[in-house]
Amino acid sequence: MKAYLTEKVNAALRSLGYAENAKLAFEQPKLETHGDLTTNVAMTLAKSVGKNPRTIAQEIVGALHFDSGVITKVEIAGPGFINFKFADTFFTKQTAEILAQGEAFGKTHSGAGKKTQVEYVSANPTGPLSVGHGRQAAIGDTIANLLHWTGHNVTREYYYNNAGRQMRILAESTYARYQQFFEPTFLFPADGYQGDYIREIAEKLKARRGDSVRLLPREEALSVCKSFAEEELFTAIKNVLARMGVKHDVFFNEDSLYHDGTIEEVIGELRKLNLAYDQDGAVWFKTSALGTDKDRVIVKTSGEPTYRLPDIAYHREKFRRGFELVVDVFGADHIDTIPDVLAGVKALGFDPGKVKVVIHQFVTLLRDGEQVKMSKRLANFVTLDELIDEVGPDAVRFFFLMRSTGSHLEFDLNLAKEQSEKNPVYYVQYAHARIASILRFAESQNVFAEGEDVSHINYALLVGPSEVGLAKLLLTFPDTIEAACYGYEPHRLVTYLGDVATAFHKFYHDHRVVIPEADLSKARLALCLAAKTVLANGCRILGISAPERM
RNA sequence: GCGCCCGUAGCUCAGCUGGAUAGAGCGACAGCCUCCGGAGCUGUAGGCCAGGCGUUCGAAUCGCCUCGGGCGCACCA
Repeated sequence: MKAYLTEKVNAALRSLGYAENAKLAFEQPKLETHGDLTTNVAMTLAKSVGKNPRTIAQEIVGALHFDSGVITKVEIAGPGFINFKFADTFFTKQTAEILAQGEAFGKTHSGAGKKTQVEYVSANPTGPLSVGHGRQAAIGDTIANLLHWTGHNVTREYYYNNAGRQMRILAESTYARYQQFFEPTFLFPADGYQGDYIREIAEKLKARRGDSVRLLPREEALSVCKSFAEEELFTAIKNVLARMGVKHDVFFNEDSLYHDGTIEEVIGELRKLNLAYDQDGAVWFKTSALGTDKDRVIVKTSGEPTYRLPDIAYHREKFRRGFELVVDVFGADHIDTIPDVLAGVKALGFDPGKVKVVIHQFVTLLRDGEQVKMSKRLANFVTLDELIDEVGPDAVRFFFLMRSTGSHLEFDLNLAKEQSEKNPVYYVQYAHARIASILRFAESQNVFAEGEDVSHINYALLVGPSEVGLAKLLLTFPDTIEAACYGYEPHRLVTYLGDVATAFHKFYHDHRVVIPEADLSKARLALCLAAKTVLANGCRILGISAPERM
């Protein structure tokens, strides 16, 4: 519809000699009385042309030639908007297109097979995933889905580190808990992980290995504890992600960057560029030369690198592996590391513009109107597993995606659990189930069956405002996907699906679908099926179920 | 103190690259089922878009400042 008008209006602008200065853009007016599409060219031209915007609009409208079967009304309104109204049948007829594409409706090719990586979760295996990781998993996975739907070639990746200080603490904590089974006074490390899960892992270790680990030399025992705990925790992490429908293609181990010499290479390159230097026994990254406030240590005096170095090396690997677009989904606590990593990427000769960082804010849980206090130190934080146990995977994903990533998310447990009209998840799913029920009823009456030939349906019979309105909204599904995708804003799809559900319920309330007039009935059933298609496809992208019954 | 995010209805939040009269859900109040799913629909009330200054035909949206809340500011990740 935009393409059609762009051509027509451009022709008019050319004939008036305005084409040079015109920036032609269309948008959908908020009010229905303002038509289906509107343009403000006349207003933007006013200054350079030196005429009143309304006069210019008059001239443009006078020079327009269009098909009256497509556009039924053109009018000038307000300060100089030109509003276009399309024929109702222009929309309803395209319902056929939705049915023809079915499960593929909404897919576009704008990504052109671009090799794309989305990195998300990336939690080290030192404990169970938190609700914050859950939000990240939902956001990252949905962004990956959106990129897939717009034709990108997507790799979902999880980056982790099973070496270093944190894993050492994990090993020591596990070892101490294990020892305490035999020797209750065994000292627990001061900075150890307090959570009960450590005790559970130790108990499993004891069940598997008895007291044999005690008899090993300390370092060897720690090594056993580390790999045992790591495996247990990683299994748990993968399981909980699977419960949310999240599955990564690649688990990238930071350790590989050391083994294959990448880390050394990066330091070497930075030195060559005069961006790394030694001071006080450490190696520094000269970020001040790249526009940040101060230099940062990349290799500690102990010889161990700080996280910045492997992060830069990892991003270099991303580019070397041929990714043309790299999406990093991080929690708000990682904000400060990003400029350094991007500076490093740039220094190494890659384009940081190809890296899109999506930052999400934190999650607060609300129970009975009270904030659930969580502290990682103490054992009283709610894990992602527990959250899914309590409210179910669909509600978890939906709630995590409901708000824009930049906003803090208040997760109301009571609401998420409630199986009623108050719960926004059910509102969308109910619309889908309701349509499924109608289609079942129609089939039982031998009026219409899913999959039957729909090529002869007369969509022009759909004339009611709620019928046309629904058709119009369904047709914007591909646009919504593109907007949500390229803005990295999954919540826009959530909002849209809520709107589709509302439009459907309104339509259903206004019109009886299964009726004696066969032609009209079939047209309405086709519209129902189109709505069901959009809801199902949208839910698939969000990673929630679209039930036939509920 | 410095950096990033946020401030919109009683509550939780939308508001697309600046556009016409500011939107939804929940909560409150009032209505709608002899008929395909009432987990639905319709209506009413509720706003100095935190505040100020600026940019322009036009600002919730862009810029600067102030206030208020969150998160960071390690040779932790």
